[in-house]
Amino acid sequence: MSVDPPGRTGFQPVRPVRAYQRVAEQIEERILAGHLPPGSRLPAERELVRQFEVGRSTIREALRVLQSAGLIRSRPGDPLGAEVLGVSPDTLSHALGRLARSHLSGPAELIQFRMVLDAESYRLAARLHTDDDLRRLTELVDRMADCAQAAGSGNTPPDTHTFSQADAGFHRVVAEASGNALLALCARAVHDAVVDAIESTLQHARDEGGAADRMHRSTRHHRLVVEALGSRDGARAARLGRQALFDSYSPHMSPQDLTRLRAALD
Amino acid sequence: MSVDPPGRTGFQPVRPVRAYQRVAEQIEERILAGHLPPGSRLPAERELVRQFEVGRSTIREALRVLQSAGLIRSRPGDPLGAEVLGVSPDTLSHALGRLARSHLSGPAELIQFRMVLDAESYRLAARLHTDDDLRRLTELVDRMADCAQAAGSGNTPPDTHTFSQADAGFHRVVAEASGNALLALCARAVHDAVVDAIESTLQHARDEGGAADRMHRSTRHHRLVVEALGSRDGARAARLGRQALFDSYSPHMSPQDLTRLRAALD
DNA sequence: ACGATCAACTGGTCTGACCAGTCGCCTGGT
DNA sequence: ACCAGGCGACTGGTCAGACCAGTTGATCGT
Repeated sequence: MSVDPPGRTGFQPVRPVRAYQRVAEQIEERILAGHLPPGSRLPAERELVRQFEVGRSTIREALRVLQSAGLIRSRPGDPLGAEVLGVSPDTLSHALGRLARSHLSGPAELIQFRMVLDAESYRLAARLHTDDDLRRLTELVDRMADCAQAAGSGNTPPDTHTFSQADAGFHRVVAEASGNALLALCARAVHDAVVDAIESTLQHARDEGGAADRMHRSTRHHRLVVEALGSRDGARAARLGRQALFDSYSPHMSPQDLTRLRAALD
Repeated sequence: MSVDPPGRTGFQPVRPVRAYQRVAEQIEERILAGHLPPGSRLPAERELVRQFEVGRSTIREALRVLQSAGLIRSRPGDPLGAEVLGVSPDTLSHALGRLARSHLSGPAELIQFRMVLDAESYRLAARLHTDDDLRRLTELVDRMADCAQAAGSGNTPPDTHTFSQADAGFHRVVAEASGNALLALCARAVHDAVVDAIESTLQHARDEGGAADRMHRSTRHHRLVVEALGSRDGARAARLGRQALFDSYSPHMSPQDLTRLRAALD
């Protein structure tokens, strides 16, 4: 047993806890603990009013908090009540997006962060992937190549949808192969934040003509990554990931940001 | 001009935008754009009701959303209205914490993620730090050494408070030196999540006697990191960061987790 | 000059109401 | 027998008005 020295009693300032907070906490706890799995439904608001014994405004404010955290979604008229969504990386993206917009950081940090996360995902995947992972990745790159080929021929509009779906699938498989879901989720969140924050601000010179070109370059990059993964060369895979991001964003960066970005290159 | 192919008209499903959403968006925009700087005040709720021409519940739900995003804080009875906090990293921590609690296969992922983030912070700091950064880091390590020394002598209770404060300061300076606040914030958030998730679960064998020992080891580690930073050896600094985490947690890991942790070692 | 008091606020909560959707059932026509 | 249409009985979204407890600053009595 240790005795508190005088003046350091360890007492915590007690702050009032609002009713809506405790409601939100109880529900969030249920969701995070795995009761109330994704897809399940919350009781109707008026039913929650009875169960929690609070007013409807309190219930509604609690639900607003949960909704803004991305844990639930509600739709007017739905007789089943609000839908539980589980935890998604969207909130993380939003938080990152706000941070990137604020003075606390900037778009270059976001890119740099992506370089780190992507590279490390690749590195882990290179060491831990299975043959099946590699087969699926090859398949996805082939599909991307087909897409890019068709887009390059010019007689059909570029099917960006299929392409980006294959691209997303590629990164999903890499994530699985890396064995670290958290890393992958963060990478995705940062990716989304980058797309939101940068692509909208920067004058994106992606005319229809450039689409096929971007597809080709992206396909080539992914092909190289698969090769590096196949030879279990983690360092090379990581370098590829970093370099690709650097190449695609460096034209838009200020000289100062460029220096900092370069520091993350290898 | 390109013509939409039949069946792919590019129309977006239009979903109704709630009143509270538009209120929240308007206020968030003002905050993020720099009007309404941190420390400034929002009008009182009843005043916002007049300005936005909506009911008070709508205003309150909007404020709840902003509050749960950490952008504002309100206190009952405050005649100045809600306080603008600006963008804070707390939301990021919460989002990461939720992610960690739900999509996690085990504590190993969390540790692995920390290994990556810490290592990359060190690597960047090694390349970008200034002489002043290095001086401050040396100072902090000296303070840690003093603490560890005093705790080792045994005639006073170990001053864990001062020690952990110096430790936190160390990581803050590294974060500044790395030039990437985002990386540091995530590392911090994951650190907190680790403390929450692991230390409570694992039987933490940190009796009073072990405190001095842990302090000594931690001091030695930080000293080595400072050396690596000083010689601008990014790779070595990164390796040190990874290894330290691996060493401190590997005794508690299952053989399978160990394999995966080892994959992130270098 | 100073401390107690009080009135005018604040945000937090509750109640009750209305609206526009949504869904299930039930009925009427075929 | 079947299906379309309509009719309720719900849902969540919004509003209005009230009360409470807490904060604050001016006011008043000493």
